[in-house]
Amino acid sequence: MPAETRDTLLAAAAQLLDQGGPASVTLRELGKRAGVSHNAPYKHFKSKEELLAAIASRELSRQAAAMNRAGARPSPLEALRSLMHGYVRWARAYPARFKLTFGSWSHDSAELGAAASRARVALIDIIHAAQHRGQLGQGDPERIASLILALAHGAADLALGGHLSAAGKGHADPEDLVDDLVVALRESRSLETRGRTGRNSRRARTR
Amino acid sequence: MPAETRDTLLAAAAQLLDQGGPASVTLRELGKRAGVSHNAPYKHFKSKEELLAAIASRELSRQAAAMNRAGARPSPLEALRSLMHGYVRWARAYPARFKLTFGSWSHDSAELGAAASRARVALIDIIHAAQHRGQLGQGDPERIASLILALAHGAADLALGGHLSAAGKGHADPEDLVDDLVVALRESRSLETRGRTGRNSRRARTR
DNA sequence: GCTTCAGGTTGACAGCGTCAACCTAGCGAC
DNA sequence: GTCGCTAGGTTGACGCTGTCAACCTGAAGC
Repeated sequence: MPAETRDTLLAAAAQLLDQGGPASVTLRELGKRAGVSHNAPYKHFKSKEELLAAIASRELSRQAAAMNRAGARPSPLEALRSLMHGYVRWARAYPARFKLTFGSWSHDSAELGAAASRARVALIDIIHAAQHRGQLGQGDPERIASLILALAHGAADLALGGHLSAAGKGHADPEDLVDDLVVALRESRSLETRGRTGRNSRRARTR
Repeated sequence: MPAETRDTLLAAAAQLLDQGGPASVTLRELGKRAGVSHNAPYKHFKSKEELLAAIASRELSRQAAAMNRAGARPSPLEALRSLMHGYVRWARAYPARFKLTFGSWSHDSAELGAAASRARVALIDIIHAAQHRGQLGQGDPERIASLILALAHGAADLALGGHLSAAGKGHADPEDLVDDLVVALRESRSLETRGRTGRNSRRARTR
């Protein structure tokens, strides 16, 4: 059984990551939990970093799958909201995995990029569907996808560090911020009328 | 000179971080660069993590200072844009510092929280000023601050990982996304009319 | 003039990722 | 049938890491 140990290692690593953070993910402890020696992981991964990258790919793939599932909902806009809420919930339920997934990879794996790309495509499809039903402005779907993804990602990341409005007064959950942006995108006609213009003006100014 | 070595250590650590990533920040190499022994850092920091936290505080403080400087501009909205552009530029110029600053801290330092708070206050002031001149909708300034900060942060973080629209077609720089949001916030009257409502409805639904 | 102590040193320790060498069961070729 | 190959696993070692304990030293406080 070749791939079996590999999967066991990945699962053990994810568990270790959840329990004690990235520092507690050790090849030796991994081997112990998988019932193999401390060097067995090297038969399945070139290095520790490659093992971690495999976890990141797995997480990203699951996120992409969730996006595809959400796309089947009746209302695209509702799908979009629930999608991004799911993203935020994932980040808060598994902060270590979230941080790892978007950590800095030295020799970026093709598998990781592919998983990210799949998630993006699913998101863009949903946005496209929402536009088709008039639930969203007619701006460039890729642009809108970047906007909402960046907001959800940033809100989740800041929330993990407690950087989203420390005081209770103006407190906002990441989910609330996602909703705010969706509402703003629905009501604002601005993105479809500008687009290239704003970009070119910035380009001309700074480069 | 007590604090001198401490500052030297911090500067050396930041340099090391920029050059070789977090993995190359070693107490021994730090001592070497500061001209002290490998254990001298322990006279100034309880642990390696505390040293890293000190770097994060320093970076966050500088960001807060930059926000205060930008607040002096004639047009608040222009100040807001240049501010967030600066934030994004900082993230891209010093990705390792950026990642470190918003990494996961186990026993979160009070100094770090204070620095983050200062930056937030400066940002909120600018938003308030922009609202006062009618350049922004009348929504809760803290909420708007969270929105734009989350977007800038997320866009910068995703850009570092190459997750912002891989293909060239719908490519958007983080700066462009910030501009998009500012425009949307300026044109959309939605945030001021809803606010509590949207939040409560979500609360009622999910909790 | 003695004490205190911040700041620095040396030496040791266990744990880490990684490498090299060795082992072994299964399998296809001949 | 056996030979050789290879995937998967093991043991042992290496240098490097963060951290701890003990010791040193010069300047300030009384």
